[in-house]
Amino acid sequence: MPRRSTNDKLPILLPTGKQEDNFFELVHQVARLIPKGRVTSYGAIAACLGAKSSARMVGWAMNSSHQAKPKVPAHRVVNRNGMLSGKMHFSDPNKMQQLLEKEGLKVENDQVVDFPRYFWDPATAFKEKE
DNA sequence: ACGCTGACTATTA
DNA sequence: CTAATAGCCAGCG
Repeated sequence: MPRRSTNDKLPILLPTGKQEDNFFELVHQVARLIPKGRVTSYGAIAACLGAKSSARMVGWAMNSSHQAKPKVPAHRVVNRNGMLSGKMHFSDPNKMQQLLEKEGLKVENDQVVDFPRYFWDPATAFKEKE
């Protein structure tokens, strides 16, 4: 478990105020915020947390998401190419694609079709738009 | 304690 | 256009 993220403090989230050893939590929470039928990338989440350079840590955190109490839609998190890079880490490699398709997404060759169209930026959740 | 690995990304050739 | 390289940082041998 990481006790702290990397650099910068987190610009947002954690109503509780905790943020140091919550790197996993942050990633998990952001992941849960992903609307059904949408996907995001590791880098987007990392950037949202202020560690855009450490997208790997996000993926690493996702690995812990399996045991997270509330369900974490890890299947909605793909890499920058829209590829289901983490599919092999699921209970069943096919499960990720099946889940995505069930949510209305199209997946071909382990890649989300029209990815930019379904891409959801976590910052949107905090932006609140105007 | 040192080095390799990895659910990534951006840059350079 | 695609391919290789460098950052990134915690976990594990």
